Amino acid sequence: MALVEPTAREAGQDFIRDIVRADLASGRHKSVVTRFPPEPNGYLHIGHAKAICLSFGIAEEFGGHCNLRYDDTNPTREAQEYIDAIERDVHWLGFDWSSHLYHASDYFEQLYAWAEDLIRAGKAYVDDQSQEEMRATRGTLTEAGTESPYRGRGVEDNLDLFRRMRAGAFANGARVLRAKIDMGSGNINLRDPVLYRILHTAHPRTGTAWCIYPSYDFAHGQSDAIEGITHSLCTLEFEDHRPLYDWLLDNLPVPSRPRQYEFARLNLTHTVLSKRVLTELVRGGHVAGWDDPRMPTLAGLRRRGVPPAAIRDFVKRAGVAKANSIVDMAMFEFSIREHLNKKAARRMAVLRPLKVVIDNYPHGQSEEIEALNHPDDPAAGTRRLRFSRELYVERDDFKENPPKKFFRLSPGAEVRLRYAYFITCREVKKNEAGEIVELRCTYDPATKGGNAPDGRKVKATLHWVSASDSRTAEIRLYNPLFARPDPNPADFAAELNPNSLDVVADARVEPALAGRNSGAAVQFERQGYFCLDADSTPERLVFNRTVGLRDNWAKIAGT
RNA sequence: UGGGGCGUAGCCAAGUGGUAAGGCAGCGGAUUUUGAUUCCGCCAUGCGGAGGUUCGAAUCCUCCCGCCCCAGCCA
Repeated sequence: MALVEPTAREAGQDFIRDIVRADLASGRHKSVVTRFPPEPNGYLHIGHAKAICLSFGIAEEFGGHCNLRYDDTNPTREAQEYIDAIERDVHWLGFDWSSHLYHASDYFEQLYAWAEDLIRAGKAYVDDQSQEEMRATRGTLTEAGTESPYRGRGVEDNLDLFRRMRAGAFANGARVLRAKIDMGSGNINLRDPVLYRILHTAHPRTGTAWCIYPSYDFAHGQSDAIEGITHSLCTLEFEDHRPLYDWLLDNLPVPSRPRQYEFARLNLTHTVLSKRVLTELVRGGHVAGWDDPRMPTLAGLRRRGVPPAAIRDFVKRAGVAKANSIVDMAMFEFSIREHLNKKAARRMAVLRPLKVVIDNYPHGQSEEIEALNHPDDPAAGTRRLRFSRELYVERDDFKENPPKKFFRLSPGAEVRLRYAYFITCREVKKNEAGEIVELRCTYDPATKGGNAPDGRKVKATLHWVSASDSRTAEIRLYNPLFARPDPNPADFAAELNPNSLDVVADARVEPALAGRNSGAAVQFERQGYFCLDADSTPERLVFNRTVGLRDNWAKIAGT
């Protein structure tokens, strides 16, 4: 049997890791340096998680490091709120940049010096055309552009003008610095791209020191080079920018030579991963905020109760490739359940209570019942439940006229109450409106703990809660933000699922659920995984459903 | 007859000339004091299509079809 190198086995298998491996093997690089470069103009979402896991993951696997770098080249869009959120979310996801926190704005002075170098080399010029004129002369997808009348400007003029741009002599939009490449290129990014624009706007970090700011293209590759990035990983839409990325690095005296590689963004069914749309969902009040548990943001997923390890696992399962794809939400839910199943303590909670009275259980009596905290993990211990004459069970667990294959409670049927006794439904009580308000049942004292000495079996085990010894709680059930698997982002408002939030105000939960720490996940048996919401108080418990359990009965019943 | 990418099962995705991995979903079955979990089995004569090269093609060649990205002084 062939030996497999452990690190090689742990490292994912994808074309980018293949490249990294080959670069290390050939000696092109001795170590690996990557970077995650968000622009602080919004919250991170699960799409970013893919990029984070990729860049930080590769650095980890190959013994290098990954920088967190803010791509803060456009002060009109960025804010401190987003910077704080990004750092919190990357850490929460499980990654650490240690001392490698950088900003493109740290390099403004160097970038400016390189721009002057380009001018001196005759490879950049100041263009006086208006934005409209530039657009009109850029050409189209099928036609070449035409050269600017200022393209032939001399080096001294360009230098003088560029310095005056920096000094604040001109208004926004009056002039730009452009690279002199090829107005006839099939790649529009090479048609004399803008390198610097005038923006009389204060920057969160550099304040008013600058009134000209480098474009993404002029900042990104050089920032990579300054930081010694070896593999600069980004999404597919930047493929067209790579020739410009390379052109700048080839024409500037940069200290290292990074390479850019592109992969497909993550898309998920039933949601939208577009910063623009997510921002509008928040600003338009369609959700409660960036951390609304229905949001695909990391902040939303955290509040929802999704473990970061589940996100990492999901991203790994989805893979890294160049084909555009939309991953089924079911795959994400599988990862969430897999992680929660192992760790979550089991509890009982009745979402929609139906009162049950045990007629042959003495008035005023009650007893303690021991219940497992985790059936597959004895180390999780036990807890005590109080069993008494009046209980609550789930409304859905009773049917007066049970359909075929329904083996929960119905008139005359016997079921087990988890960890307690077998009970049999004897009578159904209704109100004037004909609604079922109470079940009268009998219990078999010989079945204490849930087993019948005579060996008789029961086809269902129900969760329950004592009427007197339970607490009411609010439980928030979440459904996909978008009902259709592939919502159109251009018309997202019309695509919103009106039933994405279902608030159950009067659930009853076992007392052990009070006073637990909010971070821990619990499984409400037979229902799903839940966590305490940030809105919860000792007086008013509020739970979020992270994800439901798989439900074969729903399939059989066709609901 | 602009440039750059991508097409392998319902959804992801390996595979790089030697006879289609794996996961999710689905479907059977076993176990089960959660209709959960766990376990077992099934699920592409087929790789966008048509030709060609070869003993042999998802992999190489030719032509065709489809989808995505690019015309910000956004990133």
